[in-house]
Amino acid sequence: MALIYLVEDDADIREMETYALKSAGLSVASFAESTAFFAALKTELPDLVLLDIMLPGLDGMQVLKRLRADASTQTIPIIMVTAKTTEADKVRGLDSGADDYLTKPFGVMEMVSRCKALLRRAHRQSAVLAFDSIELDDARHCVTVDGREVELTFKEYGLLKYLLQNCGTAVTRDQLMGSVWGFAFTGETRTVDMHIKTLRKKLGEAGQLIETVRNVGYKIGGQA
Amino acid sequence: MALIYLVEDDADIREMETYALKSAGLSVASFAESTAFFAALKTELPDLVLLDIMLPGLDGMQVLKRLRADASTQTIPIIMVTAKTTEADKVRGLDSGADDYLTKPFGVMEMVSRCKALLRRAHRQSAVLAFDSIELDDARHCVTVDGREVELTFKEYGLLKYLLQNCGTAVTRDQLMGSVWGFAFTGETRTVDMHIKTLRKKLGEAGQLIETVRNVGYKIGGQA
DNA sequence: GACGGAACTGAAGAAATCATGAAAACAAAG
DNA sequence: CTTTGTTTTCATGATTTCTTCAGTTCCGTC
Repeated sequence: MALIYLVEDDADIREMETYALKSAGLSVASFAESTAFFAALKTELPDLVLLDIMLPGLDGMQVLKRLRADASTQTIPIIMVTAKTTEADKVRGLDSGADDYLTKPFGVMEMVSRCKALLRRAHRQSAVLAFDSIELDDARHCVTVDGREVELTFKEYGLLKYLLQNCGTAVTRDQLMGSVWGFAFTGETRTVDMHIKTLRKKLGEAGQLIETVRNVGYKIGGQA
Repeated sequence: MALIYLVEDDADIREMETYALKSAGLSVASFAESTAFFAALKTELPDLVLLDIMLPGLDGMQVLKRLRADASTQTIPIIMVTAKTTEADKVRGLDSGADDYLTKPFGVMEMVSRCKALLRRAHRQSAVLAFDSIELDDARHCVTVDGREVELTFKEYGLLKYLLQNCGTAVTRDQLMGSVWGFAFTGETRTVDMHIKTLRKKLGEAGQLIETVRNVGYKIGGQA
């Protein structure tokens, strides 16, 4: 699920926006000022940032600049939110590297739509395989469960990737062998079992999502 | 955060300007006359200078010329501030190399806006890739860690740049080869490893930020 | 409830990958 | 032509990862 960081000093507006976004099925963490926001960035990076331009302390434009300056955050989509209405302000905001610009007062539906549009665009770029709480970002070559990063070895990663690619359908050990090991190995070996075991262990709770299909192999994500 | 040096002899105006700039999230150091200002320049260079044209001792125009004469300060954006209003004065100021020109009395908001605009522009010019304590200024072709400059060879620089450009995503040795060496080399070679090693060494503590992704390659800047 | 096959577990040896240091090849300057 | 510095290669050792094996547990069937 997409995570959105919302930075807005007005408590009423903040709650309204949070409610609207959550209703749309998005995860939201909101901040009244930039300090807490930057602290949160060190823990987890969001998929999108909604940034009010008028903030106490470091203002929105400064925040934007800082986000664009750091390599780890510079690709995160940012929507600026402001009461200012002049054309010049919009231009300034967009010039600074914002991806979109919302002018108060705006309808929450429009806000949600724009968020989704940006998320769609960003999502296409990085092919992310996901099921339930498990996410596999192939570009970053990293796997997260509930946002927590999980360190996997090469084969474990390959297995999980293949299972997620064939989400819902059972795959045989031979298929897994062929895909991950690169050659068709047909014979008795408990090697796959072994890696599945460590994979389940590393995934913790989510490891149970990998189901055993007797006499066939494994699958991830069948019906509940 | 951007650092601004403010040179203004009138204490009231100085305080007002300092307050406005700080409210906008900028760091400000103010000076009543040029001697202290030049002394400060030897310690740390600002991102922008706000310079009153009427100063006791060395006047603003002289200060401006001196800043433009020195290689270390000639690229710093400078805004001249003056009570003079004639067109001729503005032209003189701008011709001397000032980047912008403010005429008293002026609104503090306008002053802040102009400062920000200049800072933005200056920032865009120098494409700086940054992650954590590592900064790579591509325009100046120099790398700093926690502000300390690090001498890198050509290939090391190329590697670091590519890693920073793909911050968060794992890059293969082939990709690095292709990008830094300019040709697609696929085969067994520990050359990349070697350069990564020296790169890590030169970066010191920050070298650990370059993670090795087994069976894949390297990456910089995953999640904590 | 017992049986047989299938899957899981743990440990230990085998294999692969990566880091390291030293030295050779190469290029650029004095 | 020497000197200096950079880049590449190679061999070694450390570490991680993979595989195998044997014993145990689980599941479906009779």
